Amino acid sequence: MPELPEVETIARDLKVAGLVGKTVTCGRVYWARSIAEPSPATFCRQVEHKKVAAVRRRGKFLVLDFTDGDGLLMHLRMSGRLHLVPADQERLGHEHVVLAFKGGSELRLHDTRKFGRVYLLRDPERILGRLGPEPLEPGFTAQLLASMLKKKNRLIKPLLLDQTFVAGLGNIYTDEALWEAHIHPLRGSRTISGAEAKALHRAIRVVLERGLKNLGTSLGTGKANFYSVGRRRGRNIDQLKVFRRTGLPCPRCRTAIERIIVGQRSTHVCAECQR
DNA sequence: GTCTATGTTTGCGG
DNA sequence: TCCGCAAACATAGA
Repeated sequence: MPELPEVETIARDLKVAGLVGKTVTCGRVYWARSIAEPSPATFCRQVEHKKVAAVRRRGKFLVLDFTDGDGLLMHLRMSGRLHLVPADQERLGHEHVVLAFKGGSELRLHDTRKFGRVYLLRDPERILGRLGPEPLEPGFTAQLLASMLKKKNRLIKPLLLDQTFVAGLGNIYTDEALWEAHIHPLRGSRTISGAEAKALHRAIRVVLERGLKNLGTSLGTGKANFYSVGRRRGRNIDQLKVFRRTGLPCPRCRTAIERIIVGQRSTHVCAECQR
């Protein structure tokens, strides 16, 4: 669920909540597989006494940089959420990893489906370095995107979902960006013209910025839904043009939105205005 | 109760 | 290189 705007919202919330500067007193792991690296025991030993130097996002990873250069990466996958609560608050059933801080607060990974992963690394770039460019950074230009598209021969939708191609796009914002750019998700990346690449570049930025402005997209009311740190829901659902709007009229041409499967992923498209 | 789908990623085989 | 499939899980909705 959490894509770039959602993870960025969480990172900002954690910063506002004062996480930067806090010192870890201890780490606790209640579901071993939530820790990707190192082992849970080593994780707990190694994370102790570290001081948070920065909180940031890279792709869909939330990153805590420590003052000693180590980095804690969290990937929320489908259903991960973060809770920042007083240490004396009772732990919930799905809170699988806990970082306790000096001063009495705790950061907890709540993850019903248990797909989320935490890494504690000497060199965070070992993982983050695999990611493609950040779509909202200045270095990601229309020209760059156009040349990247030419170098690949893949369907555009799965390509945009590929985190080594561009970092941070998931199913929601990919469908939205393709609609915005008038591009059909089944198009081959090489068939996309320079003008279309430019439109796609703009569309990606428009939908991500809008998601960010609205503090993310929260869909249903379920446990796997997106909530930021303070249990706050995003309100971007009101801005979605095609995602999960099967059968509803396209906001541009009134044609019914179709749901198709592309690259094993549910995909929403207006067959009339996406070519 | 049963069945299907799910917003992510990785690894395997063709 | 690229594609399709399965798996890691729990829950909501039909």
